[in-house]
Amino acid sequence: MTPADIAASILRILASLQASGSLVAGELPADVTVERPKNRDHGDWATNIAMQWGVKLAGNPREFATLLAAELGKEPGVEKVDVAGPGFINITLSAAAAGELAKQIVLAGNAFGTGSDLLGLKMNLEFVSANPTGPIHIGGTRWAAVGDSLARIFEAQGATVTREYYFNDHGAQIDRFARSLVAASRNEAAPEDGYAGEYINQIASEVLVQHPDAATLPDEEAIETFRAAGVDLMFAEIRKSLEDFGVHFDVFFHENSLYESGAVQKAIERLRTLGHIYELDGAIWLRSTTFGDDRDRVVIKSDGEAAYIAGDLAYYLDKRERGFDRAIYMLGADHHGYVQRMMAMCAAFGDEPGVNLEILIGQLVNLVKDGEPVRMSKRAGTVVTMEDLVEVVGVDAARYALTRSSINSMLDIDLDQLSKKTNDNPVFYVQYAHARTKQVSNNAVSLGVDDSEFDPALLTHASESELLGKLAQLPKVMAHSAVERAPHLVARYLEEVAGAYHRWYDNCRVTPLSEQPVESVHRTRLWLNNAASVVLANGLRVLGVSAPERM
RNA sequence: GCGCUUGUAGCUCAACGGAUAGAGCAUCUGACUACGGAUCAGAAGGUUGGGGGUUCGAGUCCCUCCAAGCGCACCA
Repeated sequence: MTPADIAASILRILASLQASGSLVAGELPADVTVERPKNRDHGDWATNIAMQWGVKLAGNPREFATLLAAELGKEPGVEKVDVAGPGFINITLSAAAAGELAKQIVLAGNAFGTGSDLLGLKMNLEFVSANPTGPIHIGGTRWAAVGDSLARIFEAQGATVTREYYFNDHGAQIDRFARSLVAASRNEAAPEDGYAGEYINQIASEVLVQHPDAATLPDEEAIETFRAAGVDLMFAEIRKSLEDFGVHFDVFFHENSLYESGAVQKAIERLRTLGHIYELDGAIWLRSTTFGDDRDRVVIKSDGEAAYIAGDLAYYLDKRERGFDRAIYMLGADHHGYVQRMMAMCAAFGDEPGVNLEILIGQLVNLVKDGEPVRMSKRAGTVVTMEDLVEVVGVDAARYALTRSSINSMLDIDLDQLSKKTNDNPVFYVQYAHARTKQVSNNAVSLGVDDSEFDPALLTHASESELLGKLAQLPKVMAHSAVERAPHLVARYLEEVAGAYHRWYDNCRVTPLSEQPVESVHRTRLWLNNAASVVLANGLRVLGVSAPERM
């Protein structure tokens, strides 16, 4: 019996109580929260439904709880129901009913933990989108890890997710990048506002391999040559880093294409038709204040050049026209000023802000050295790239470390500490638990413990109850993390599962001690062991972290 | 000045408005002639930045003050 089963039973009982006149007529709850109490004295599962609905349906919470508890106690598999405090309903299951879950999990396999909350929804998730003027640094790496994990979580709820990278290959930053390459190829100092660093020299020399005469071309031609070839090379490097990191983008969208295709003009015309465009001082403006922005925005500057937002307009429209119900942008905190104007833009197109367009703002990553914050600077050579991080700790540890914290909080990364003491990364605790489930399973099979028998009433140890309780929560955790756009909830949950598993392992043997016979309890525990294996593997999968069989 | 985010154990961080605020690391004490000790058991560690409010109940919601990060362009 799962918490979802209990919730369903409660809803059925409430309808029945109301039909028989025991409860006041009227609206009934559509959903019931059933959660694991922190304190095990409060039973296996608890609900606060009486505090939320008791006054309305029965005059007071205790009265309501008592009525409900009496009926709930008659449900098969329910051993005991208590009413506590202001109206908590505490439910204790029989060992057999609680243990049944182990078999359900094993039979569900990879599907355990998935849901259908987002079934049929077409989502576009844009993340990273770092400019191709340098390698992806540690900040962008955080979005790569979190964004990809989020996509996996949405997919587990039935959504169709397109992972998209907005490739900014238009505008002044690219010009600076090109001029920096030209300078490097001529052994000149980098331009004042340009980029420097070993990677610039490398790219420049690679361009020279392709175009041996590029450095000696006239400036205009040289810049154009280095721009085209340099961006391609940088882009290829970024793409490779991401793939090595386990993040696969379905679409790399080139900003430049919006200008070449006329999409920008089209978007502006659409807004003009809708009456949200005006001209002033020779520039073309979007009247975004109509939709809550704190000022109107220039779309086409008075010199005729497009402002940055012009691309955003066209890009958003393009996403919607490609059939996405939701366009989600993940941006760093240094871009949070965009939110208001982007939402205004969304509304100007007649869409619903927060629904069709959603913007997730994540706080930045701080680089820390010897306890002191270090500002990442390309000139100072203190930039830590995705590749640096992976080289030091590996993909699994890197992704886990970047994903296990809420994106709302700043993250400190100390490379020296990570490289010295990798054990303090909880990913190993979780992975070890998974490896242990596999070793236990292998040992069991080789020693004659098979899964031919399953008697859940034998799963009576306190650590078994605790483990089963944790395992039962995967579906809810996954669904909740999708709603909250918070992959870190899955990571934290896995740490709890791993702890529960290790404690169980310490108390309950799957294989009997030598010379002892194999009994029903061992075969049944093998199911529980394998259920833990499934939960850990399914959770690690959505985090993009491997579930090793041995470490 | 205005806005977004944050403030929880020595450190890094958790906690659908729920019951005694939890993990890991670090510290201390224990446990293998046991399916892998990358483990487990225990101890210690807190006025959830301060102050008000909302309610059966607040780390969580509202107001205010303090502190930190990041933003407030016809830059991208």
